[in-house]
Amino acid sequence: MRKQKSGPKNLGEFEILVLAALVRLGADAYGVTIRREIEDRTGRAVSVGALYSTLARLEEKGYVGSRIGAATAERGGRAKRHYVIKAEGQAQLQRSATALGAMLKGVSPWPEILNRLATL
Amino acid sequence: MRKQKSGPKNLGEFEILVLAALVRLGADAYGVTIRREIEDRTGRAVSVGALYSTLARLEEKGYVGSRIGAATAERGGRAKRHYVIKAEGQAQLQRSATALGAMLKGVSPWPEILNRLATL
DNA sequence: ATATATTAACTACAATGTAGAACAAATTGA
DNA sequence: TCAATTTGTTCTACATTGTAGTTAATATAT
Repeated sequence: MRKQKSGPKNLGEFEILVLAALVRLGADAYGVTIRREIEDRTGRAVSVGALYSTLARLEEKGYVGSRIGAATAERGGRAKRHYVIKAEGQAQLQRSATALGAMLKGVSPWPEILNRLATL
Repeated sequence: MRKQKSGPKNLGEFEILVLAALVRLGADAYGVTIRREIEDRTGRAVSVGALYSTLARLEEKGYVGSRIGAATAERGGRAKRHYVIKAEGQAQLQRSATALGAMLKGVSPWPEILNRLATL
């Protein structure tokens, strides 16, 4: 019989996209920019609801942290909630990306991102 | 009011893993080998239920096809159901892998992220 | 025949994904 | 001032995916 460790939960595909966006955006990560980043890079539509509920779940799991920032002086410049990926989130992102890469390598045009992630 | 179905749906993470396994295994793809392929390559446990229900859903969506093969002369050699990825499935797999790759590509400033974690 | 190994299907529920409306806060301009 | 406008977040409701565990089928071994 085959037996393996049943470690932490796996990330869903959209969760991976969101965590990756957080890494890319750094300090500029908040609702609107995260959404735009994913839409621009993947060409896939992202509804606000999908984004915020996913962020909330990632935060519950301790993968990301957030805090309300100061309001800016722009029109409609309501205070933003800034998100940041935490160590646990990084570890999970790396695990999921590595697993995906192991399966996709040689199957689909998979940049050598995975190799980079694995060495972080 | 019932929700309207839109264009091609996005693949979930596990669905991606399964489709990729089908590509890797080719003609040898059936329940047991698919499961083993994913477990061996990703190090992640895969329950039989998870696998078969995912295969059934992928088949419903027209992403994979299957047919019962001839029984072999091995012990417990019950006839296997062989799975094959279809053109539509390959296209979807390609799309999902590309989207993921676009987000993961160049994800590098990890040190900076770690620094900002302290301020949260 | 009956025990057991191997493979497949089914059941029930948990976790994730998604859309869109509602709500909130700030700016602009008559 | 205050209604319209812009930017941004939260809430509601449900669909889709992910998973474990159970049950069934079919072969071999004894």
